[in-house]
Amino acid sequence: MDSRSKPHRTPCKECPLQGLESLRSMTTDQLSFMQQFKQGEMSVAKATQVLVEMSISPHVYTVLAGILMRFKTMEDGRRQIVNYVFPGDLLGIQGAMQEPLTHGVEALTEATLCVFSRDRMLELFREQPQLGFDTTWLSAKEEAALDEHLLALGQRTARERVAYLASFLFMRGKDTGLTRGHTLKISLTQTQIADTLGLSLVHTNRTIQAFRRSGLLVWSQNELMIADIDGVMDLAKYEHMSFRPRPFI
Amino acid sequence: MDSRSKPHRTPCKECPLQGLESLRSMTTDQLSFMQQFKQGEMSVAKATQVLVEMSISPHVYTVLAGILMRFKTMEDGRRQIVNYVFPGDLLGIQGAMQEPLTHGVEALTEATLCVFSRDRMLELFREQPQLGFDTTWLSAKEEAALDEHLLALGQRTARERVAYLASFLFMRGKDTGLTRGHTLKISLTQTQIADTLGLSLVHTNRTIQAFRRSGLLVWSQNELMIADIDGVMDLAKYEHMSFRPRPFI
DNA sequence: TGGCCGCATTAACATATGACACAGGTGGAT
DNA sequence: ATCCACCTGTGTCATATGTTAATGCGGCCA
Repeated sequence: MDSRSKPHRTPCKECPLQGLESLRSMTTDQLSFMQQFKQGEMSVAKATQVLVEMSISPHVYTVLAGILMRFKTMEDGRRQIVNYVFPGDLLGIQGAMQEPLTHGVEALTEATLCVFSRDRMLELFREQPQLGFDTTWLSAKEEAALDEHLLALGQRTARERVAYLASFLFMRGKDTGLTRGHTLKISLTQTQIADTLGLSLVHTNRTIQAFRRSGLLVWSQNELMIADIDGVMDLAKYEHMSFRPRPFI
Repeated sequence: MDSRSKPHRTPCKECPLQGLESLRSMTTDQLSFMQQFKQGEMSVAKATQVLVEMSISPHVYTVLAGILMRFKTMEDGRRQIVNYVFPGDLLGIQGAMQEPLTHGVEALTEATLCVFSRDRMLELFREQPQLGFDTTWLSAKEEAALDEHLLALGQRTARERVAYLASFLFMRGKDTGLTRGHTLKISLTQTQIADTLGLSLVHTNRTIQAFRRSGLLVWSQNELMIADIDGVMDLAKYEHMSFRPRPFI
C-alpha cells in the first residue's frame, strides 16, 4: 500500500470536518485563511509511523480521517499508548516548539492528514487570534483526556479499565461520526489494548472475554460493539461530560 | 491563616519569575502588556482549594510562588493526583473555554498566584500573538508531562514509580529554584504520593522505607533528599530531557 | 492535662494480576 | 504448498501489590 504524500488536496470549503455536529464550524474568513495556510495533504496506510519519537518534526497535522495512536516507549521495550487521535485532532504541536517529540504516532487505520508548516504556526496566531486560541483549547481538551486516562490507570481495576477504554473510544468515535448503531469500527489488537491500560496481555484477554460472555461488550479484532453504553460507563464509573462543540484548525 | 486575596501586587517588571534560568524572559513590550492584563494577585495558605472540580472558573492563574497539585476524584472517593504545579505554570485554562473544570487544584504550600480574567484571554491572543503562542507551548509541556506520568502508571513497578516521581519533582523543583543542594522542600503525605502513583498507602510506605534504608533517597514529611539524582533516574528508567527555557505568562 | 486526630509504621493475610508455556487459527510472503 | 509471524485463547503457577487492623507518635485544642 502507498503511504506517501498524495497530490490530492481537499479545499477547506469542503473540509469533511465542517459537517460534524461535535465540531465547531469556521467563518468564511477563517476558511480562506486556512486554505492558504494549508501546506498539503497526506494519506497514510494503516500501521504507518506518522511521527517518530525523538525526532523534530517540520510539520503539524490535523486529522481529516482515520484513527491514530500516540505512544511512548522505554529503552527496554515497554510501551505505553497514551492516547488515541480522532478526526479534528491536532498532531505534533510539540514540533512547532522546535523540540524533539516525546512520543510517536502510528496510524491504526488508513488515515488522511492535513499538513501545516511548523515554522508558520506563529503566523496563524498573528493573523487569526481566534484560531490560535482554538489551538490552546484543543490542547486543554487533550490534557483533560490524559487526566482521565491517568485516573483510569491509577485507580481503576482491570474490569473498569477495559470498560472505561471501550466507552472512551466509543464516545470519541460517535462524536466524529465513526459509529454505526452500537458498533465502532476500529481494529486494535489485544496487545495494544493491554499497552493502553497498563495490563498484561493475558489478563486483558481474560477480561475482554468475560465481557464478551456477558454480552455487554463485544470487542473483536475489527470492531467494538457496546450493547448498553450507559451500562458500560456505569461499570467503568466513567462520567463522560459532553461539552460544546470543539474547535479545530 | 488567611487564604483570601490580598491587595499586594507585584509589578510585572519585578516579577520573580523573570530571573529564573529555566524560564524565558519577556520583552519590555510584553511586560507592560502583562502589567495591565494582570487583574490581581492572590495568596493562599497551604491546603487551600484553589480551583474546585466541576465549577466554572472566572479566572486563569499563573503561579508566582509555591507548589500545588491537580487531582481528580471519583464518586466513590478514589482520588488521582494527576500533576503538580510549579512556579511559572498556568492554571485553570479550561476555565477560559467556559467549560466546567475536570479537576481540582489544591495548594501544597503557601502559594501566590497571578490572577487573570477568563474573559480577556482572547484579548491576550489578539494583542500579543507571541504570548498566545506561548500559552499553547505551555499546554504542550503539560501534555508531555502527563504522557510521562501515564508511562509511569502503566508500565513501571512500584519501586520505579517512586523513583520516577521523586526525580520528576526534584527536577521541576530544581528548574524553578526550589532545591538546595540535594534536597527539595516539599511536604507530601504518603497518602498523596500513593494517590499520585496508583499504589496503596501501605505499599507506598514500604517502598519509600526501602529507599530510605538504601540511603539513595530519603523522602520525609517535609522534604525530599536525593543523594544521587542520576542513580535514581536510572533506577526509574526515566530519561529527563532538558529543553530550552519554557515561556510563561 | 487529657483526649482527639492525622500520619507513619508493622504484621499477617488475601488476591488481583503477571509470567510462562503451549495450542490453534489466519494471512501474507516466497 | 510451505513457512512464518502474529494474534487469540488456555492452563498453571508465582508474586507484587492490596487489605485490614493494630500501634505509636506528635500536634492541637478544650
